[in-house]
Amino acid sequence: MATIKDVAAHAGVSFKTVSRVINRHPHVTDAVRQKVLRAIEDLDYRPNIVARNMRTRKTEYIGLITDQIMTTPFSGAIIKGAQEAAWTSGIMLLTVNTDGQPELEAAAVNMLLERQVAGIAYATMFHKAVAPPAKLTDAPCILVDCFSASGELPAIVPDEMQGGYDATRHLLSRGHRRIAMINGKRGYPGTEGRLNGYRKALESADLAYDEALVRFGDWWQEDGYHHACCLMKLPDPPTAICCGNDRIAMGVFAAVHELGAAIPDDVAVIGFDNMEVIAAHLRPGLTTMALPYYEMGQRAIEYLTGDRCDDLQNGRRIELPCLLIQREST
Amino acid sequence: MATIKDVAAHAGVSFKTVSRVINRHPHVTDAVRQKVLRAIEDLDYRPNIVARNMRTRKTEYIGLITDQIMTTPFSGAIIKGAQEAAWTSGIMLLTVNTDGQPELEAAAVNMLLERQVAGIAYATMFHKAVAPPAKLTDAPCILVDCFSASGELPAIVPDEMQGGYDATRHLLSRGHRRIAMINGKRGYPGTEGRLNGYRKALESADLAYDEALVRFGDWWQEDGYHHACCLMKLPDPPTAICCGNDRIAMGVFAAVHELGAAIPDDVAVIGFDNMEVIAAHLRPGLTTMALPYYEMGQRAIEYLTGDRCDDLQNGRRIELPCLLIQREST
DNA sequence: TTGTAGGCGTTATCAG
DNA sequence: CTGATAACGCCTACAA
Repeated sequence: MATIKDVAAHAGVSFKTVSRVINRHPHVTDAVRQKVLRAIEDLDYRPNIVARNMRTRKTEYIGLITDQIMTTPFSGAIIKGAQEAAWTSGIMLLTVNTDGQPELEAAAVNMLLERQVAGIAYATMFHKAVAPPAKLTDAPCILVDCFSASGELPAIVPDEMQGGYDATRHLLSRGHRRIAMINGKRGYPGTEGRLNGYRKALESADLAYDEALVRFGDWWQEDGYHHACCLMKLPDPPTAICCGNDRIAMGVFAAVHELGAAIPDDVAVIGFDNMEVIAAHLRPGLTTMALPYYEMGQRAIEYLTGDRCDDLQNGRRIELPCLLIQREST
Repeated sequence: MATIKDVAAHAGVSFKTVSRVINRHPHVTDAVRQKVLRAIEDLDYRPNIVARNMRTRKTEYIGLITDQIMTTPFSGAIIKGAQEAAWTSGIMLLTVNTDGQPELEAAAVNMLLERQVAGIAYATMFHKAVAPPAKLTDAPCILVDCFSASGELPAIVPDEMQGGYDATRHLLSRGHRRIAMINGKRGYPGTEGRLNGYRKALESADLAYDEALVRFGDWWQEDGYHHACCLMKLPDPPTAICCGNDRIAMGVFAAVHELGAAIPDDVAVIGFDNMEVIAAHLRPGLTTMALPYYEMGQRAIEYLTGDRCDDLQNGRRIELPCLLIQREST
């Protein structure tokens, strides 16, 4: 493997000049530059980034610690967003999947720190409170799709409230006045935020909040099916159902079909997540709120590289909006 | 940030001794070791891996170049398998997603090479022939879920033939004698390999190959729906359908239900991919062949680290078996 | 515009 | 078993 000195010798200049050419230093004669570039070509020279990092005492690595994101069909977009933002800044991502095991997480943080990463992003597959390893703060860091219980770490999360609000407003705008909600499990930021948004939207339309129309389940198809059956058999059934996620919506579809009703004519359905395999392939296509996974990943890297001057001092968090994806179910 | 010298001073030993302790060198007195460990603790010292890599002229990085794996719901397991195998060996993965753009791929290879990676795995979201950047071979490398057209690069791929064979044998073992196949697009290794397996299985049961029962589509739900409708209306319809993937099977389910037939009683259905969102949530659950994504990722890293002495000289490739996941549709 | 000396934090070599 | 010295490939400072 050729080094900078080999190139210098080959080009008949000092190695410092080669260094300047490599790093696009302005003050180099064009003639010399050409000579050097030629030598680089000839020797198939590649700068040794390890040596550079050693000398400059910094790297172009950013660590990305994830729980089970790798295998989930939706939140994987966090990685992609991070990936592409990193690429744009000439940064490489060191990804570690920990399955949420605390010892593994601590070990991962340690490995990243030893490798002198410029920052660490800690991401979870769904929006929740977390207690990341203490050493995380030894590097610039940011939480993605999660937040520290104590709230002192910078975080990027989805704006669940806005999501629930916009979903409900969308149904309202379609003329619905009796709108049910089949939500996820209580206590989750997603569940509670979307519920609040739903309530706010109803309020904005001067509609009363009807407890009978609001159900909570466990995010699964079965829950959607079950609750939809109950709701549709109500004396005054809803004309629209806002679901906590697309799986729930999938169950709602099954229930509605089974009862011989039609979507969206008899009952409109909206989901959350925009899981392509579900939403785009149900018949009719499922209108749903897309969570800003890609954007969260992207923004996290931009924050760590300083490409974007986000003010995240003392517990401020960035809330990124959910986006309405309109298909045929509403 | 404390260095090895700070630790040495604090412990009252030479920095070389500290180095020995860190690297678990055998010839160190226990007393000295304790002193050093204490100093490390006191100073919150962390070895600088960049400096180590510089000196030893090698790193514990392996590059993982993917096309669009990050966002696909199934092949993401390649990354997970690679991830976990890497972790086991104390290796960190440098992941780059290129969306299959050749210039990006070449740039990625270059970045990885500059960073002195110990090896590069090049993975695709589905099994196909590829032409990776020429420089890829400047490092130890392996293709995952793909192979070089010329066939000279080491590769790990699914055993499509065995997959098709086992899927068909499974249907045969259930008593079916009239088995249809709704396959993917012609020319793909998956399509052709599974077709061959299907034929071989029929042969093994002394059944004639009936062209009327074999259809090709484009891997989508719609194709499954369409072809299933045709097949079921045949004068002598199949009692079982082997599908090129789970999406196709999903379409088959829709068609069968629409025609008032029952799965698996009137017609058995088997898929390919084991896409959790589809296979586990269809009713009845979809029996399917799981592709060895996780294992391919894992094996790729094991190959690159030498943890496993695979013989991949001159174009030999590893073919990993597909696994039958039995649910209720057969 | 170009070149020289020195050092980044480690590990390898070789003495003690 | 322990320690001094050199080197890894590059960049920063300063000098020419």
